[in-house]
Amino acid sequence: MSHALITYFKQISQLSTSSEEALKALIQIQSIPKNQDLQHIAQTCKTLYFLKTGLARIYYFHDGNDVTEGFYEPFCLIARAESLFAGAPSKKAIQVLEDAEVWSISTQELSALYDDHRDIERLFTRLFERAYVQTIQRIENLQFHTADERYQLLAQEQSEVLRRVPLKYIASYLGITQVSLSRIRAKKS
Amino acid sequence: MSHALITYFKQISQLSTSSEEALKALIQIQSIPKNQDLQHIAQTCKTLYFLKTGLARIYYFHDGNDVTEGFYEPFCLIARAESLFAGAPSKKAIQVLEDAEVWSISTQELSALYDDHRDIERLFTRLFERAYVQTIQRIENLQFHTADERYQLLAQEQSEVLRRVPLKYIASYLGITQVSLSRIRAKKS
DNA sequence: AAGTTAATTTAACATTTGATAAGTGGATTT
DNA sequence: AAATCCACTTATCAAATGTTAAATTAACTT
Repeated sequence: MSHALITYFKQISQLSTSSEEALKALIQIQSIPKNQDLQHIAQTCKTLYFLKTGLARIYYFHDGNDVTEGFYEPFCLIARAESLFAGAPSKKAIQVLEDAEVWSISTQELSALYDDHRDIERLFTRLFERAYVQTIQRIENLQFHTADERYQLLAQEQSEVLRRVPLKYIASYLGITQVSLSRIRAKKS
Repeated sequence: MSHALITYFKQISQLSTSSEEALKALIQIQSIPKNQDLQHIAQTCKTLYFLKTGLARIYYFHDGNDVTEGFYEPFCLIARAESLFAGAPSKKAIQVLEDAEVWSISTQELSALYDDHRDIERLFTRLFERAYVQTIQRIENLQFHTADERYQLLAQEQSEVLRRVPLKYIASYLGITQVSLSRIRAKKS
C-alpha cells in the first residue's frame, strides 16, 4: 500500500524497498486542532514533522512580541534545526494554523536506521539541504528588499498563506508591524 | 605531520586514520591576493574553501548594487550552498578581502570518498549543519532588530570585520546604506 | 611632496516605517 | 438583537532610513 509521504520522499532521493519499509514503520500520524502547538517553546527538537493537510508556522517571542519565523505547507519538512543539531532546547514553537493532519518521525529512531540504511541518511541530508537553501533565499529577501517587495514575494511564493493566515502573523514574518502591512495592502487596491 | 585543517575537522567530527589520510590528499592550498575573486559570479560551486589566513566575503549584485551576503574568517566553511546542492550556476562570488592563504577541496573528489569513508560524509554533513544554523540565526537578526542592533551584534560576533573591512561592504551586509551606517557609528562616540 | 583616487563623514530633504490611538466591520455569545 | 470580542484599517505624529550632494580624511601613485 503506497504512502503519500514515502512517495514524496522517493521523488527527493532513492529508497530501497527495505528502507522504504523501515522508514514507513517510523511514521506516525495524528490530528491536531487549529491553533494548537505541535511543539512548545523550550522543548528540544527531537521530532520531524510533515503536514498531510493544513498549514503551520514556527514562531518565537522577541521582546514580548510574537514573531513568525516561517510558514509551512503540506509535505514540507518542519523542524527547528538550530535545536535539533545542537541537542539544545529551542526558543521556538511549532503551531498548527488550521485543523491539520500531521506526520511525525522521531529523530532518535530515524538516526538509528542510518547505519543500516544509507539511502535514508542521504534522503534526510537532502531534505535539510533544501531547507537550508530556502533559508539562504530568505536572507536575500530580507536583506535588500523593501517591505512592499517582501510582501509581493510572499504573495508569489506562498499565496495560500495570504488567504488563510491572520495578518499579524504575516506582518512579523515580513519583519514589519501589522499597521505597516495594512498600509502596504491599501496602496495596491 | 599534522595538518591544521584536519585538526580542526577532528574537533567537529571523528575521523579514522585512513579517512584522515584520504581527506588530506584532497586539500589544496593557494595564495590569493587581496580583492581577488576566489570564485566568480555565474560559476557553479564545485569547490569548498577554508581560509588559513585572511578574510573573505560572499557577494552578489542586486539592482546594480554590490551586496555582501556574509563574511568569513579562517577555518570557516566557505561555499555557495544554493549552487552546490542544486548543481546550478551561482549568482554569487567569493572574494578575498586581504591577501590570504586558502585551502580548497573539490566537491567531486570529496563525494567520491563518501562511499568508502562514512565518517568523512558525516563530517561534511555536520559542517553544513553548522552553516545552516548560522543562517537561521542571521534571519532572526535581520527580521526583528533595528539597524543599530544589527551593527552591535556584528561588533560582538565578528569584531575583526569592523576593523578590517571597508564600510560599504559592512553596510550592505547589515541591509542598510553606507550613509546610514556612518550615522549609526557617529552616535556611539 | 604634490596630485589623485578611494573611503568616510556630514548635511538637507524625502520617504518609509513605527507607535499609539481611534474607528470599522464581522463573528460569536448571551 | 445587544453586547462583546477580534481582526483589520485608518489617522496622526515621531523616529529611522534612503537619496543626493558636498566636504573631509585617508591611502595610494608618481
